[in-house]
Amino acid sequence: MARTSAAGRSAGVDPEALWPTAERPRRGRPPAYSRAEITAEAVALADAEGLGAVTMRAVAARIGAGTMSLYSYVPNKETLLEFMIDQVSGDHRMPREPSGDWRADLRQLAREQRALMRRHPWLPAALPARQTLGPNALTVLEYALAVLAPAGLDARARLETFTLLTGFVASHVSYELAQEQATVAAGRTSRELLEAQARHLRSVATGDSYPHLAEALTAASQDPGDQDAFDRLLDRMIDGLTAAV
Amino acid sequence: MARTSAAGRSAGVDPEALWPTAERPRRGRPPAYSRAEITAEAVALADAEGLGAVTMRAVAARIGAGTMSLYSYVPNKETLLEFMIDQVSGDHRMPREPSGDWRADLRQLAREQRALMRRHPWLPAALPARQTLGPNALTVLEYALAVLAPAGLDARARLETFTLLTGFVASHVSYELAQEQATVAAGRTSRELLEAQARHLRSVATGDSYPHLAEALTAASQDPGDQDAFDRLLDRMIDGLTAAV
DNA sequence: CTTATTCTAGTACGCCGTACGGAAATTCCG
DNA sequence: CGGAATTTCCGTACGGCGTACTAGAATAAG
Repeated sequence: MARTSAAGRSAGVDPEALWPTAERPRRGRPPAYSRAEITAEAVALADAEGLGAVTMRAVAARIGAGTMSLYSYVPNKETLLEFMIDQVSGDHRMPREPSGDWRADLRQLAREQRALMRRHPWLPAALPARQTLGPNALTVLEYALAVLAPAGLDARARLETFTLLTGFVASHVSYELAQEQATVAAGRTSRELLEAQARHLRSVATGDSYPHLAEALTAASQDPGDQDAFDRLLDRMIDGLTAAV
Repeated sequence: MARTSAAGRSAGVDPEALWPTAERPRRGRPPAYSRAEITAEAVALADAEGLGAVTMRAVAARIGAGTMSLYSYVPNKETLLEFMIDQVSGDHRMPREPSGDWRADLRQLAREQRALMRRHPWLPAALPARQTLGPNALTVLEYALAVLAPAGLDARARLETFTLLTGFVASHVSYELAQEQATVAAGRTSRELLEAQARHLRSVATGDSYPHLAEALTAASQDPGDQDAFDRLLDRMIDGLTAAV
């Protein structure tokens, strides 16, 4: 056997060829699917039924392929997840050049991140684990660094700022989604568990061992939820992260 | 059969009895282990070999029990994870009352969170998914809300602030750990993959399509790492999150 | 001692990711 | 045109996971 294919299954790691420019080999049976197609199907599945529903068998079934056929396009499931992240990163809309008002640009960037994460609710959970950057994520990062260039931070601080801003957005979206789940709720698998949790909290709240907690809970249950809490907090975050040292 | 045990396996959910005050039943074979012991062993395992090594079989083997015996103490693995989180939350050191200087108290709280997460590196990854609060986590939350009481925020904002601050700490610790892993690295399973990543980034950096990225990368590789970046950023975060609306 | 109760743990089931290898499809070379 | 080489397709199978079931062991009560 000569050389394995670009995404060949047998290569332990074929480093030159993750995120390849992949010229189709001219010999051999032509592929019936494509990495992008498989990744898209995995994303659709995660959007519809959550990350847990993304199994190699389920993805393969959706495109009508045999399970093991996926391994011609993707070395393993972990890498498929990275492809998924990068693919949705490609939907990130942004101008070609910063506008000059870096605060406005940064705010817009975070809003776009938030929109992306709300469209793909598995994203906040999937992001923090991995550190690999695909080409689409790299493009976003490059743009973010360009935006931050005139903000008076050194290169390291710019990188930190973007990382932490992304972390903030992920945290906030997780929080938002959990809130919405909780209020909708009751249709899910474990409504009993949610009720148990609620009862537990209420019993805590009625006792006077946790006065501040009680107050926060009653306030949260009255107030239907702040519409633009995100924008408000975002501004504060930007102030904090980019304030001169 | 009368009633299932407090943490009885057969109850789909036995809501009153998660985090129970659990009086031992007076009849029947006495338990050979305890939930705390099992949880502690699971935590030790996660500390030593990562969250992925925490399997019911592995935990059972460590305490010398049969795998299925665990299910007398813990309804399922997910719940075991929540017990783990709450158990380590119990190590969170804090004064009984806020000192009066809420900024200092908040800073100290975040530092303690960071210490906890560094001691249990699986914690930042495990935290965001779950929203259930055990008694130890509740104590921390109550204290945090007490600290924030004089900060001039309404109850909802106080809750948000604590949530986001915790998110920030988790993000930062994840980032720290990843950095340290990367510089140590090379001993891990997939050093080839790391090299591939590094080569990929370097090739990006040498090309001039990503000038800002190139600058950030070279800066990051020179600079050995800021010792007290955490404290610096933490102050900015606190400023941002608690600035008057 | 009998009986009810509770905990222990072996066995087994249905998932998962994926290694392996033969069959099928295509191009290259003689 | 006819092998040979190469690549993809995918059925089978293996080890590991969470955990349902259940028989049996250990204890307390009557």
